Amino acid sequence: MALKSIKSERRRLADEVYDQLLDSILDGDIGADDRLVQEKLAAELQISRTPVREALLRLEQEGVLATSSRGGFVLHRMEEKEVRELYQARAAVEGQAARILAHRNDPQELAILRQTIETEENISSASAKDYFEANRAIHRKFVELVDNRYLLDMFDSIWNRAVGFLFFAAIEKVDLSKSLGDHMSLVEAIATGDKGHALEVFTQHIQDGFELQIEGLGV
Amino acid sequence: MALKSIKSERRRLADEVYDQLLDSILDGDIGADDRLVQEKLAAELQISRTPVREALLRLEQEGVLATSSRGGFVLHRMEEKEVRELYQARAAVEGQAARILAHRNDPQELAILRQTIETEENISSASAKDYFEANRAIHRKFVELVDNRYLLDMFDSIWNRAVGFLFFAAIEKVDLSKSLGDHMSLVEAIATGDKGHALEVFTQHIQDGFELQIEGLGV
DNA sequence: GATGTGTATTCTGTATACAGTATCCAAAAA
DNA sequence: TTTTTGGATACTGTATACAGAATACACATC
Repeated sequence: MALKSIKSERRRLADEVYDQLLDSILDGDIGADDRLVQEKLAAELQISRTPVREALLRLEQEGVLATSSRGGFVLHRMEEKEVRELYQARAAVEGQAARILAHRNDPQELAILRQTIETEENISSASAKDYFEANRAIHRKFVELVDNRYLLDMFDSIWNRAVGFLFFAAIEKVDLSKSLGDHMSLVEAIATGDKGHALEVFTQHIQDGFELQIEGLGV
Repeated sequence: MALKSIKSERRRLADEVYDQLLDSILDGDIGADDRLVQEKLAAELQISRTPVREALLRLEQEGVLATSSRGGFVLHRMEEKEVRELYQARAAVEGQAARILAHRNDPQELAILRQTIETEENISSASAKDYFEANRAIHRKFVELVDNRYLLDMFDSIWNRAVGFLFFAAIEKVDLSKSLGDHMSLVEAIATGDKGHALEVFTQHIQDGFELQIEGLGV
């Protein structure tokens, strides 16, 4: 007899709220103009304010939301300087991941990466959101393979901050396919086994993304 | 007339609790065997359970505490694998900081760094805690100078996880002064202006720390 | 003694209640 | 009109109350 533990499935309401909010942000149901108020949300979800509050505070701490001067929470808007900082942080995490993977240079891992890229880049109707998710899935796979919970946490934290405005993905003005297809070259950089080289290629890829981003924002 | 806004000073009880807990952990007042229970803590602090709960959950999310199977929270213990992951994460953040500083190669910044190191390394009675704090202050200064809130957040998050067991600092078995004095060479690496070199030196410094750590743990 | 079962206790998660503060609005004063 | 001022409103932070789940322990059974 082997029953699976159900403990892992027992979640708190706050977790549920947290996920729903993040999804709603990604879907655009919560936009830049919306103000999230604890009482209102609680009423809408038909639960008490306590778990709602917990979820909101968590999202604030993670930099997804910010407190509005008029009370409640709003999407955290970034100035160009902050976007640059975010990209630098991305480079730190993903660059280190690249170094580690290059050092290992494991053929099996390389195969997984190539497989992932092929699957994810094969999206038919590339809405900005679809593109964002595909791009995230590809980049996340590199970090997943490293098998380092801290790097992965940092990765998720960074990308979640981008969810509100679909940073790291393209915007209307930018050709969506422009930065697609580049991902295979990331794998090849790792396959050289040269840590320094892999890092530089990743950094450059992210830097390119940053410039596209700024261009797209029209800043 | 110019009155300073007092808004920034108005903090929530949860923040106070959070800081107190972190301090107590650093001071060793909360040890590996202590179980933190919401009700008990609230009674001790003479406040309600709500802000206590908030602080505890935050510390859990940040990886400082973990839930005990018997209820309540305990210090999050790490296996060797996890310590290694933490050091890799450190290298990611501090290595990227080094790259950026090297790229700038700003004499004024270098002066600040040298100054900081001289001040902090001049500790008379080096208890493990003092050493930890001096070491943290030095390494933090590098990241502060980059002026990137994300990198700095990541730095703090990583080092806070180490607070419970004074990782990144030495332990009894290890000669405390062994890794002191190395810090000037970090500055010199940055002063070369070579990004790749600076990164490698930082990575190596952190790697050395990891090995000292493992040695100290007797693993 | 080993093993199983019922019960008390502990602790959490969620709901609700209350009080203080900031914002907003409308009327009064300049 | 513009400015000031009083008060209603909106929202938060904290306290308290309640119910359910897990653990621990004592007792019963083999």
